This record gives sequence, structure tokens and C-alpha cells, in this order.
Amino acid sequence: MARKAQFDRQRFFQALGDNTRLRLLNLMGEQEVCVCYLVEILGAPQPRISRHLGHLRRAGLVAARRDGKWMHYRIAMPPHAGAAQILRQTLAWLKDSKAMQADRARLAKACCAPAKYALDRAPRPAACEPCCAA
Amino acid sequence: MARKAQFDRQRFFQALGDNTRLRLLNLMGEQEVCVCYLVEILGAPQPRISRHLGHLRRAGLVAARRDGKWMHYRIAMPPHAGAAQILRQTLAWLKDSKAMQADRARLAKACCAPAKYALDRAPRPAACEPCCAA
DNA sequence: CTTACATATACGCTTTGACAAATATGATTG
DNA sequence: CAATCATATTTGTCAAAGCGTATATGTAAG
Repeated sequence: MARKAQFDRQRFFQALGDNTRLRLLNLMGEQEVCVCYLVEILGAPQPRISRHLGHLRRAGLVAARRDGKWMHYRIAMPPHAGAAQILRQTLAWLKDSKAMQADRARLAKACCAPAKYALDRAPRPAACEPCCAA
Repeated sequence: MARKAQFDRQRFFQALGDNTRLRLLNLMGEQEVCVCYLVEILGAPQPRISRHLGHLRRAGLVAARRDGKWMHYRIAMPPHAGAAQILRQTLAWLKDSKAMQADRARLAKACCAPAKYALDRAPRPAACEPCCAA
């Protein structure tokens, strides 16, 4: 009867109910981001980031793509229109938070001066182009 | 510096991350509802309902009004525009869920045939008017 | 094929949150 | 003011979720 397995609202909101995860979503708001940058910018231990990314992935909010050793995560719009709408608005809401803006600024900066990853040919986030396309 | 105590996003989403609370919000979507109806319609033990209402209240999502022995709860739009928008969107989303529609239907019905509360002059929810204004 | 690196997962621990049952509070009634 | 009713809170228990440390996996480099 129930045609589609009814998107899990509870899980969806639970996924949003953690500040680390909100910060991650904020950084992925515009484009795909490599995990290495997420770790660097949030300044949190890597397993913590990975665990939260896993949580977001299982809730269907983000999708991952492997590129050699690197993993890139991006926002994945939920199948349900209502949920997708809410996710979009949440991202917009995050944008007018000082703290979130600071995170995004650091992403842009890290992209142009990737302290530790540049040497290893780490992939630069797409957001890099606007500021250092040269 | 921080002028307003920065609405707590994490708590906001956590409050939405529970199905019982989503059902409660759904029932309050249109108007104030007396706790006694919430208990009756959800068919859950009263302390459970009360606990969840407390949670929603502390998160700033609902407000309560005392009327003699009865408490009425209603949606309280959060001070932050972004949050308010998301809450409205969430309520709209709930509306196109079968289960939530069923809850609402039972509220309307309970209001016209309040099995156990009618005799005690329990306050009828405002939603009552459309169906039994007589 | 061994090493090194990026990321993910397992483990043990602690905190948080849901629950039921019991009890407290606040208000109305007699 | 005693009894009753509606609702809230406390208490104790259990499961879920967070954390850090350690380790596993998958990929590329030597």
C-alpha cells in the first residue's frame, strides 16, 4: 500500500539536531567539499567528523563520492519535496549566522592557502575558483 | 556584544526530532488545543504527553495558557525569522502525511463527541466550531 | 608488496533522552 | 479546608548517541 517507504521525518530532524552536523552542512551548502577540509576547518578530531558525516549520510542528507584517497561530500536533496524545502531553508538560515559565516570564510581561505594539504595535491574545493582561479 | 541570546538551533531541531512531538505540533497547527485532547488523541499516557510538551515549551516552539484546571498549548513562532519559516514549513509538511491527517480528523471528531470530557465541561478546541457550531 | 595516507569503523565510556510509575502542584468544587 | 480533577515533575531504568582512542579499510606511491 504505502508506495514509498515514507521518508523518515524523525530521523531527518534528528540529523539536524547537532551543531557539528549543522556546521558540516553549512560548509557543503554551495558545493562538494573534501573531508580533509571539513576536518581542518572544524578543528575537530577526524573520527568525529567522519562519524557525523556517516550520520548525515544514513539520514539521506548528504551523499559521498570517492576520488582516489579522498572523499567528497555534498548535500543530497531528500526525495520528499517537503523535506527538501526544509533543508534548503535550513541552509539559508545558517548563512546568516556569524559563526557559520566564519566557517565558510575559513573554507575559502583554506582553499587558497591549504596549509598542510597543498603539498599532497589534495583536491581543492570548487569554492576555490572564485577567489584564486589564477 | 551578542545582542540577542542567539536562538538555539540545535535545540530547535532536536525538539522536532521526535515523532510524538511532531504529532503534537501537528494537532496544534491550526489553533490552541487543550492537553486533555492531546492525551486522548495520541492515546499515550498523560505524563508522556506532558513531558514532550515541556520539551517543546523549553525549546520555544509552543506556548501554554492556563484556563482554570486546563492548559492550552499553541504553536509559538520562534523570534528568529529563519526558524519561524522552517517551523511553518514543517507544519505544512506534516499536513500531507496520512497519519497526521488521521490525528487531525480524530481531533475534530473528539471535539464533537468528546467521549469522556464533555460531561466535565472540558473546553472544546476552537477547531470544533466548523463542524458543530450549533 | 610494503608503506603511507585519507577516511571509516569498533570499542569502552559517559551523557542524554525516552519511558512508566509514583507523586507533587495548582485550581475548582463541595 | 477537604476532596477531586488536570497537568506537571520526580525517580529509577534502559537505550541511544556523543566522545576519544585505537584499529580497520581502501587507495596510491615507492
